[in-house]
Amino acid sequence: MTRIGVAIDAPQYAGMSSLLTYESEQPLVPGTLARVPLGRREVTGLVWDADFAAIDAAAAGTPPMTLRPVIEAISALPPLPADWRALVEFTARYYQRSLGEVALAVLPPELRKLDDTAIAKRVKKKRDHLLPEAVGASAQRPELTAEQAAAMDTLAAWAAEPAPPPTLLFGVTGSGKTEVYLRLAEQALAAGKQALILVPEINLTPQLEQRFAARFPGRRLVSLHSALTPAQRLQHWLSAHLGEADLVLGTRLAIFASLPRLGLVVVDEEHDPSYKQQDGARYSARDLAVYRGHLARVPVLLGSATPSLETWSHAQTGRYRQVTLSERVGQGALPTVRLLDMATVPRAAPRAPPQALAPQLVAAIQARVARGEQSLLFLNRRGFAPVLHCPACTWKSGCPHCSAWRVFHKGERILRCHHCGTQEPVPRACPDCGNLDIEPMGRGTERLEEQVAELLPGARVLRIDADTTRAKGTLEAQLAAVHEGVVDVLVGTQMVTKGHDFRRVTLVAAVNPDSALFAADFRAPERLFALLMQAGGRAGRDAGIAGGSEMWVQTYNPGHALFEALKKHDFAAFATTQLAERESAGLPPYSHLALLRAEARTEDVAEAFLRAARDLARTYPEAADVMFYAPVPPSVAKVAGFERRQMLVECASRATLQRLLALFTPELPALKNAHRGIVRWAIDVDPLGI
DNA sequence: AGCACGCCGACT
DNA sequence: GTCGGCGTGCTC
Repeated sequence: MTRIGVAIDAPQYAGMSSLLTYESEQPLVPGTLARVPLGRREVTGLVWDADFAAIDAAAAGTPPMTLRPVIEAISALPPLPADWRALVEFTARYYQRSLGEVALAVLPPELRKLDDTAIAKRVKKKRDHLLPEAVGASAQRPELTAEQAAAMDTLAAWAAEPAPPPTLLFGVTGSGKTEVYLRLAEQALAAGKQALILVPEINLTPQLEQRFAARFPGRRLVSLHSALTPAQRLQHWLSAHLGEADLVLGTRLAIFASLPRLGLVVVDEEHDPSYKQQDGARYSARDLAVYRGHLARVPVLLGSATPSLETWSHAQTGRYRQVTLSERVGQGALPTVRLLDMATVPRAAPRAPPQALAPQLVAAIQARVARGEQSLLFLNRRGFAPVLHCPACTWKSGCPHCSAWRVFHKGERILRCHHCGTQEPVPRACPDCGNLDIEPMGRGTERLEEQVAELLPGARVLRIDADTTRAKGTLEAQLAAVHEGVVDVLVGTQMVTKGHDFRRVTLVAAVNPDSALFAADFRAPERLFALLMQAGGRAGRDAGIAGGSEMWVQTYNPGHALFEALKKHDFAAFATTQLAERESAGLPPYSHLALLRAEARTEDVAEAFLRAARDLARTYPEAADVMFYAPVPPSVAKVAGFERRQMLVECASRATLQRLLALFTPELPALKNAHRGIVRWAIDVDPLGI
């Protein structure tokens, strides 16, 4: 009998360390999956390197525990390798979660449900049915531009270094970043390595998958994202883990793919907020990609036209390297940016709400419809109107469970809360005063679509947002309609601004981007700039019609510095001013943040818990260099009947902040018990929004 | 997280 | 009289 340390998916609580000890007939190699008893249940855990000398020392004096035996080891699955375990260990430590929770959460869910014989079956199936090796015409490789060729020479030389630092590929939209990814992957594959390509959204995997599949006919390519069926996800994961897949393409969870021959990591659109997991272990897949590259001594390429300020400043200070692509491929041109001062646009009546689209913009779209070119209108708000109100009294369509408005969805005739999901039919009359004329306030994509159709009679208008694409396959069908040219005007949320290569779009308009200019969140300008640059990048991709392509911005703040930089397509200038502001305000990347969140039936309980956590943290000397802000409500304070509060923790030194978090977070489960009424709490390290 | 135990409201 | 509501506690 020998002792085995096993990582289990159970949240840490006072008195239970993250590794549990079991006994086993055979010694088991770290990285082996094992079925073990836990309470009255049987669960899957992962054998981990345990320091029994330290465990025994810590347990000295306490009566010895009788250990329960391992039920079975999953011998059919090769153990998870040491560098994978190192990545998981780092993630758990850095983001303050238990090892077992991270380790098991990032494995395909199917693995947990199956026993040794069932997994043996899946592994055998995987080995017997290798993905078909497409034998096809040798792949077509487009000629590189001089700029791309120079970038490739540089990147290839760097990739050959024994421990290359991460590289920012700073390239304007349409400059051919994907071609660079393809060439680097080609080199990695030629050297017998696997390449891992991360994209921000599931929507973008099919088109990229197609492009990679076409380029690498004889190679095995798998995707990894949460839209796969459980069985597919297991098969794809196995394909990577067994070293069979040459290319793994996926969303943030793919950063945890087990890759025995990893040779390259690419993070496309590295600035995208989707790389940050927003529940459970709140990891940043982009940051973990950098760490993984460091562990595996493998090149990491971060691609973006609008890098995150963190990445940009690392490139500026030389911590990361940088390669720049400043020209669009094939004579495509960046659109001319036109700022439309909405204060000068006449209204129907002096106090009437502003028009959806300024007359000049309508005329510009009309001209394009006449020429057979397409226009894309971007509005980041779903539904018909964000709120209904009664002009006779003060009633507004608030959510009874959340501090948010219920959104009016006209087509479905419902009011829906986008935070808790509750919905009800639109009332016929004001619930408070009985007035029959309740009115929508503000505008979402559904209303914009309707108004555009009225303003442009005869134009073929299509709306693409999360509501029109809920059913599987509709997004693909809608995008195909755009590509076929049976659409004149495309109305959509940010969903349509990412990645899609619309050849016939020559006008992009941001209908109402102002709200982000003055948001409380210090990252709002950075996000808006990226979104507008990305949206603008949809225009002028076809050389033949690119000359007259335009990006219109409807704003009440035409003099804002953000728009000035946008006009010149000058990310560097924007980043410089933003970084100066961050530095003087002591915000990232000049400081490091963690956010402690709490949720309770009442705000008093949530705030008391956060203050108690702060007092607890301050008992450690590390807290001397750490700033604790007062607990505040997030932008939506009440969700589904629970009050949320959050406390920002800030420190100039990442290491000090990490040390302090490691000291006091283990005490929070006990603190929660002492504060009756806390339903949930979480620590968000490097939060995106505050 | 699960899963049990435990102590108070509306049903066959 | 029970079925079951979810508060509380435990898991090597």
